[in-house]
Amino acid sequence: MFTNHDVAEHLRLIATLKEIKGEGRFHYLAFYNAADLIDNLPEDINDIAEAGRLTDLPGVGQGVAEVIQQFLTSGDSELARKLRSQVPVSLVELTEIPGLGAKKVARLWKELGITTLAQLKTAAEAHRIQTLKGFGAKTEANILKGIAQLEARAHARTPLGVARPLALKLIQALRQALPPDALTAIEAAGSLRRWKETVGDLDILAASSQPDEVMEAFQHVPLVEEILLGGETKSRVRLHGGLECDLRVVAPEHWGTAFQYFTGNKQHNIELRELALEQGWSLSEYGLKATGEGEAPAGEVRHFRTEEALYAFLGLDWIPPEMRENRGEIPLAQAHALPTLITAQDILGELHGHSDWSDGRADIETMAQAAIDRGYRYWLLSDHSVGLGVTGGVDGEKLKQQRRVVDALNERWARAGVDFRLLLGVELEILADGSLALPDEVLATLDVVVASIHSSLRQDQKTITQRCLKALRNPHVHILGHPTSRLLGRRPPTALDMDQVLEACADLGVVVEINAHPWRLDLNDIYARRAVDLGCKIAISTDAHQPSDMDYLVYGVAMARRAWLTPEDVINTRPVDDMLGMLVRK
DNA sequence: GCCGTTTTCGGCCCGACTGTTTTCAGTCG
Repeated sequence: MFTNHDVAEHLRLIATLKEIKGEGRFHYLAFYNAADLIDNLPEDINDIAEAGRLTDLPGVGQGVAEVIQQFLTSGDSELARKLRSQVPVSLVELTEIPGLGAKKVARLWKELGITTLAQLKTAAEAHRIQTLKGFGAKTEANILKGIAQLEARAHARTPLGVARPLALKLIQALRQALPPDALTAIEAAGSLRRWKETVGDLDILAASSQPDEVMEAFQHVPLVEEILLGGETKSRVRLHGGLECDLRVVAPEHWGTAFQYFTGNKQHNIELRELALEQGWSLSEYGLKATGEGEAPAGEVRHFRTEEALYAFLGLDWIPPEMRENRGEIPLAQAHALPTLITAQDILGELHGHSDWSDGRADIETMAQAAIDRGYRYWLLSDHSVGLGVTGGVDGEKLKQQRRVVDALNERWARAGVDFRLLLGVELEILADGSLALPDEVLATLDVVVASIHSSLRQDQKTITQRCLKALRNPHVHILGHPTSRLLGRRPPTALDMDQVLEACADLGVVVEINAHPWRLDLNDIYARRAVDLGCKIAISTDAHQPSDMDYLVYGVAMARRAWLTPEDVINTRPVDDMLGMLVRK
């Protein structure tokens, strides 16, 4: 069984081999584009292939479809085999060295016989690279530097939860380093602004009429370790910790087009530029320029100070950055039919959180008070059940005691006129065989039961899927917590067959969680979309273990927005009694 | 290789920066 990402990687391999081989630009671009598309697809590529709908995907024709079909059944394709017989596959790794693309790699291979990273390193150290025409001493030094970086694995993507605070700190530092009138605007753009779960680098955009001063200040921010590239309006640096950051400075009158352009993603931008061309305008980060093909005379220039004005000029509603992945948002914006995405303000309470009765760091009242302070109308206390060795956990007896604490607190708030309800539940352990860690008669006393998997995470697909399905069939289970159990950058998702699990949730009336903790983001955007498409309802919660964890809500809401979810898709946008009414099992 | 109110050929987004060149190709986003 192969995933969308596996398919995308196979297509990228083909694209790179074709590029090195020297095939025409558009021949290999087609494979890169198809790879990007499939990586971002909210539907399982296996289902699309089975239904014979591969060529319905924009950019997938007979050729690419054939490759995908073969790959899905065999893990390889005729085309890839043929290319591997013509081009050493080890060259693909060389193109990952910054500054080294397919054309240079092809020349190193053909003129120096270099096919591996080790050979390239040896050749560079022996100064044999600069014997090639067009390759100088600097190129050679950059290759050695790039190899060192590659070996240090400096290219891993960074979790959003790490990158975002860093970007905000960087922006703050720049603001402080510059006089107030030097900066008209400064914002994080790129995948960070789109709230992608991981980012490859940071993109910061500034509007200023003194770009040289901004550039100068940027290169002296304490967070910066090394300047990789420094132009007049564009700099690239490496921050301490390895994350790279681009800064672009534009004139204030270019802000609208520049902010749009640097937010991306690439395919969204290409679609938008093609749309502009159809209307007789060439779109760049500096504005629109009439091509002469439309009504405006050739060369006429239009500037936009806001994104809204730019999108409107092209006949589109403003598209929230989280939607800009070229998943069909542009036609919807043209039809003025974009969904009204959920916002953090829509969330009225959370349905997954802990106290110091299990592994939380604060007592029940402190956690509940934090929820009240955030303006929540309810909060579910759901400590770990017994069965999870590492945290102790609550059993039937402790849950009875918690009920008394919860009742007393609720009475106190009711008397004080506080519109808030503390709900009692549990994060129930799904044991390795799919049985549950607490008996039905205990579960029946609780307001909400969140069931999760924390152990035996390496079970094979069939075992862990059956285990999960068995647990979901218990009628006391209301919510499936962090379904894939992944931890970004630390632990891969379990082998769970998500389509089977999500279909079961829809059938059984089990709500599926978007766990907003930045290490989890589970469900992520892709699965959240699939869950709703299959008929599931969603709960967004931070899984807070201390009051400050509740700040993570925005990350969960971001996943929901990237999944195009509206408030109606999410149960904890409802008042408490409505919400509880939606937890009825089928 | 893909695609079509410019339909089966002839196009395919746009610009900054680097390194090596004397005007540009390659790479990157």
